[in-house]
Amino acid sequence: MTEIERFLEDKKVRPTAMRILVYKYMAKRQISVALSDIENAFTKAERTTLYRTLKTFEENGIVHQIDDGTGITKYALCEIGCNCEIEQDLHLHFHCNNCQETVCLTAHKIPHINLPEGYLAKDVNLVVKGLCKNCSN
Amino acid sequence: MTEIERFLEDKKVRPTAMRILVYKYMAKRQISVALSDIENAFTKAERTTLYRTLKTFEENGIVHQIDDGTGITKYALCEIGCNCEIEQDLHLHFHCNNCQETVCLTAHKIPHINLPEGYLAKDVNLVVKGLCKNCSN
DNA sequence: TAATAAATGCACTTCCCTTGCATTAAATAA
DNA sequence: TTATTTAATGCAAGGGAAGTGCATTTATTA
Repeated sequence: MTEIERFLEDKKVRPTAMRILVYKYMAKRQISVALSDIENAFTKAERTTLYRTLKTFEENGIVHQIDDGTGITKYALCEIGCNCEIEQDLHLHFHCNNCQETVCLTAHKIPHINLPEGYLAKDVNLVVKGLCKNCSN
Repeated sequence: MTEIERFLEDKKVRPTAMRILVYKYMAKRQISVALSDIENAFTKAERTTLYRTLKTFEENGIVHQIDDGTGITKYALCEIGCNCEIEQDLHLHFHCNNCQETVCLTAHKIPHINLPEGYLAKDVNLVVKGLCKNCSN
């Protein structure tokens, strides 16, 4: 049993061939991926299967969704200590207007936001857009 | 000529009947609206016309889009001093998980975000989700 | 090996955004 | 005022992504 298989089982996800492939793909690409990215990477895979794979991963704390404002749902592997399951996932995301890629800036926590009287915060989403490291030169 | 007509002309937008109605509707509702909201409010209006009305408004600095993470584009009237045309629109938005409404918290500016070396910020989108004033009791 | 449960594949639906094009209305020129 | 041009509207259709139902295949466990 490989390390990935062990990891998936640990997360209560049955390590099927497809799931292992998807996991490997996401691990290899450091950035967040869209469903269509994976679809293009594995041409013979069914979109629905991939869709449900990501859903399963999400439900079991393996990936989290990112809304980067492009209108397309992105997914990123949870890193160690990722708190996405519990209420607030406070790291911010950066979307590059040039290469269209979105990265989790895990180390950058979202500062505390003061809200007007009566407002109750449950979740915060912060997306910065601009040029990434590779595109800003 | 009414005040609204004068305002629209000032923004280089021809004050047609439809546009005046849409403007009034948005001014009456303090929250941001989706295309479908307006569609429902004026049953006899064409969806495309409303869509293009909002687009025209946006291009001329009358409204700005809000991405509140629901996947549905919202629009809000620009207030005096709204900087949405120039690069950064730095106020934050609040989306209520209960009543599904999104408001601009114009007075609440987004704090400065420190990015890693090499990253260049052009735009920032901050959405807080939770319970609004009316729903938190 | 049989029975059960989970994962996959295919077809189809829905929702929202967007565009093309003909038609109607308004603005400007003659 | 009428003719010409330009802008706005209405209708139809397209496209992309998310999501669901159900039959089939694969894996698990009794």
